Amino acid sequence: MAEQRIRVVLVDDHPVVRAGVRALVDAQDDLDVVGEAADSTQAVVVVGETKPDVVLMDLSLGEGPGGAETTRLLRELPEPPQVLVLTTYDTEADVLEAVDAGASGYLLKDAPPEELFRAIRGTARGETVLAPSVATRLLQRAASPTPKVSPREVEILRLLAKGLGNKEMARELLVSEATVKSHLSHIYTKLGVDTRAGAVATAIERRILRP
Amino acid sequence: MAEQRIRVVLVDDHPVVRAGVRALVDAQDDLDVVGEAADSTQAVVVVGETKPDVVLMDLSLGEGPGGAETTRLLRELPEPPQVLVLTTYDTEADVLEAVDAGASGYLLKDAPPEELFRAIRGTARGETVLAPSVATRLLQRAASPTPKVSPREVEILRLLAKGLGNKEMARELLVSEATVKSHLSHIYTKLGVDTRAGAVATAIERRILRP
DNA sequence: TCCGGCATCATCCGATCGGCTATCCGGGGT
DNA sequence: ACCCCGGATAGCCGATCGGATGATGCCGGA
Repeated sequence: MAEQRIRVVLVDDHPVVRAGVRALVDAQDDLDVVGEAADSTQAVVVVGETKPDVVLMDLSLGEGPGGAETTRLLRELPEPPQVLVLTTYDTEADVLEAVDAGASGYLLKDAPPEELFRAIRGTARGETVLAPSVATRLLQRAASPTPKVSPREVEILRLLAKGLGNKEMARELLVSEATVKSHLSHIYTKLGVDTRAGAVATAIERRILRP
Repeated sequence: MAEQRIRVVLVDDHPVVRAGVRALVDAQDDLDVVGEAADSTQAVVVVGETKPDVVLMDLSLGEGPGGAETTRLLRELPEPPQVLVLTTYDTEADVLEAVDAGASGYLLKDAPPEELFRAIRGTARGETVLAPSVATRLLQRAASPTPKVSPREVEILRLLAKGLGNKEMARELLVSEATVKSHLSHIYTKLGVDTRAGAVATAIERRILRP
């Protein structure tokens, strides 16, 4: 077959996870880990130097730009690698953001090693690989699209979670109370709720707010 | 020195993490990984068979009993191992629960390998090892103890997050609206908030509610 | 160019909330 | 025996919320 071995770069801020993936992947004789990075900056450098076929990308990279943003950067390089997201959560917001950034696969960290290997090989061939749970989620959301919450509305949600009243939010955002109430109404509609408490819970569940 | 090598068992539902920790730990010549488990049941069996000195315990084990509960089980064995929690989050609720269950250390997965090794060795000697961020958090909370939320109040919080009004909660719980309001007031006091939205956010942050 | 989404503001009004005070009961600990 | 806490209940009242309705300006895509 004389197939070229697949060159892989790992991007993850957890040393433990990098070691684990490296151990597993390097044990496969058609896969080579040619580099590691713990953050966005390193990732760009390492990928630029090593020209891998596939990048395994964690979405939460601690400080600095996250995995989605980093994916975007990598895909804008002269010879962009395929990016396979390998992360802990399968929130639909995360998935959409990653796919939008140019990722061509999405796996969860609790996937069995075999699935990981298949995913890497598939991604290298240009296929799109989704974890079953992720695929399910995507189909769900495709059927009933989640309306996007605007930046201003996120701002309102943030203050809402801090327990501020409309008047206080208005002061904080330098707008009138009427505007705040208007935003709130839109938020309720978009999130399918009709109370502040429900909005906060849904926003956190949908990862619009981080706890 | 002729020191006995330290026997370690890994409990984590992520194959990748197990492989990573194993690769790192096994490379140390005074540390031996003598077993792995992906869930609570396996953990008890493996620990019973291998009698390790230290168990590295993940707190979220997917299905079934979690890491805290598993820690409790292991500590009740005839020859209980030291348990070192190695997990992703440092929520004070998680920490307290783990410590209460008998864990003698708490590390985060993004810790550098060297710190992990030191922690394992320290734990084997019976020392208590806390990640810096965890220690900080504990001191904070020790100074201002979090009042416990009663079961009934948790119930109220659950309904609150669903966006129910007082009247609806009352119907749901088969009590009067006055009772609901009373519970709410107590909740506000205990959580240090004064609105429903704030209560929900704080409850989720404190892991009283799961999103 | 026109439409739609975003952000802004205004008014009205009934429903709900949050704070306060007070009572009652049962169980667990001092 | 006594007291504290969790749970349940009541009434009062001012402040706030949420819904409905309508309007303006800006920008970007069809």
